[in-house]
Amino acid sequence: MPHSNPIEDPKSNRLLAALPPADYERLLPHLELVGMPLGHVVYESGARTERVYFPTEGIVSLLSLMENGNSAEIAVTGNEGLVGISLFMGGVSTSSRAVVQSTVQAYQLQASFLMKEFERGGELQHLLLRFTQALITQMAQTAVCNRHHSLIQQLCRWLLLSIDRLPTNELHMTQELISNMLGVRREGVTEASGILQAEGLIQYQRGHIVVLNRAGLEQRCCECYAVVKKESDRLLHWIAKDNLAQ
Amino acid sequence: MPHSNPIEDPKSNRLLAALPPADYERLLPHLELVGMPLGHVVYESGARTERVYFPTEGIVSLLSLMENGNSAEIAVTGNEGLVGISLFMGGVSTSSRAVVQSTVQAYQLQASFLMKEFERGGELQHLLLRFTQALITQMAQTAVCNRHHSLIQQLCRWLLLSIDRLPTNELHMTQELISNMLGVRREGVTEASGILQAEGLIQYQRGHIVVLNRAGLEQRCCECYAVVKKESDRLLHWIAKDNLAQ
DNA sequence: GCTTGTATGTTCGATACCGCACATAGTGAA
DNA sequence: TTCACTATGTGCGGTATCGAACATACAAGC
Repeated sequence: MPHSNPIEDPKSNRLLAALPPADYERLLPHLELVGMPLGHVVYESGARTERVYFPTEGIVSLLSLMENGNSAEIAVTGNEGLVGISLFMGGVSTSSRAVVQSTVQAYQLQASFLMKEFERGGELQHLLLRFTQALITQMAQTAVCNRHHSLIQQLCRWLLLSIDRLPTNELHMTQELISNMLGVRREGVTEASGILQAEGLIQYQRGHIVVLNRAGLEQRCCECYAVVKKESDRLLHWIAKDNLAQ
Repeated sequence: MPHSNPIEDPKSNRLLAALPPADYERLLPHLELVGMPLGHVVYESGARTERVYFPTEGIVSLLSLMENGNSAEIAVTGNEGLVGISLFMGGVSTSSRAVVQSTVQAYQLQASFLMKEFERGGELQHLLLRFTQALITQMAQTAVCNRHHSLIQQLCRWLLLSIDRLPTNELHMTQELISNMLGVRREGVTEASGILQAEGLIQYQRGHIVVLNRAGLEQRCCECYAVVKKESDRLLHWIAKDNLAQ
């Protein structure tokens, strides 16, 4: 069972935590805590954005789907941001699907309410847009990584991005699901995982993966993880991740 | 020589053309026409965004670069948008490079001025954000296309996206440059181009490509072109492209 | 004309990944 | 315990793309 905060607090979401007190107070009465299990579809491709979600725990993947059922993850979001940017970007809907990759606790907010707040301009708007740019960076790097890097390198990137958004070094995810995210064959993930395990970097069994050597994984990885990490830190420096531990 | 408008008009940029008259009038005195040749680097990765550009003619590519010199195009922009979104997204800089892919005429605007206008909220802000979402869609689709589709399909997508932004069916671009955009070997582009030419879809010689059969090219293409086109049209319907011909 | 440079064409072996088929091993329910 | 199911492992031929080396061909300037 993934450990959960005994006392839930919207400020466990770093974006909410970074809001000026006045903005935060206005949002607070409208925030409602919801849980979403692994595999839950937060948004379907093309569907209207009725609510946005500020995760406090867990991971949401943004996936591009194709006609033949193939897919690829284009970005992930955890407690550093929100799910549902198409709302304030003016698109009403997105062409990608948002799926829970690791059990999520999130504060949901009605679309219409967030829009009113966004239209005020000011800090809330700035924070949302900066987060969106971080997401754009992640998508761009994913695109180039898909083109140029090996499966095993991409797996390392994926593992690192995931555990960055989790409280421990463990994640619950089958190789089959990972292969859907990366848009590769399941057998390919099996082989790459086997190598990483043989090298002592990870350990896994039936959907339970433990990262044993984070630094080693970073070394094994392509530059893409570092690029995304650095740019996200630059854009989302509002609150150091560690501050949340207080 | 690419044909150029005898009378330059900022409204040849569809985004500027879609502005409410009052907003447009405020911008007008600050717009300055500039030309940029093929290969010109509009923004370097990581550099500060001092000016933004509203193209009236030509194409700008957004490229992700890697340490080893490899690259991949993640999106293109023509007269339907602007170059320099990182300005109003709050990032100051981007991690990608913007390069002129086909000779550009654009109206440039000082960053500080556009920011003031953006902060007013209203229609200008909405237009810029919607354009940004269209760009996000393009990036997401590029990522999944890189993963799943063949070189020749990607070449078709690239050709279609390019001629959509040009006044004729011709484009000036060597196979070497195309290979940089797609992030593949030059020889691969040679082979794919040869096939498309044999099929009567295109004709080319030394950096001059003519699309002979647009519909055929769309059929040969993966779904990615149609997805991007459809979503862009949905988001950027402010002004039908054809209206510009008036 | 000739020369030089750039653009395109061709070949060859190497390889990463694919699709498929099937084997093995945990895990939970009957 | 047994069964059924899910997760992982393995082997095989097929193929798209790679990297490199080299051949041809067009174009512009002298």
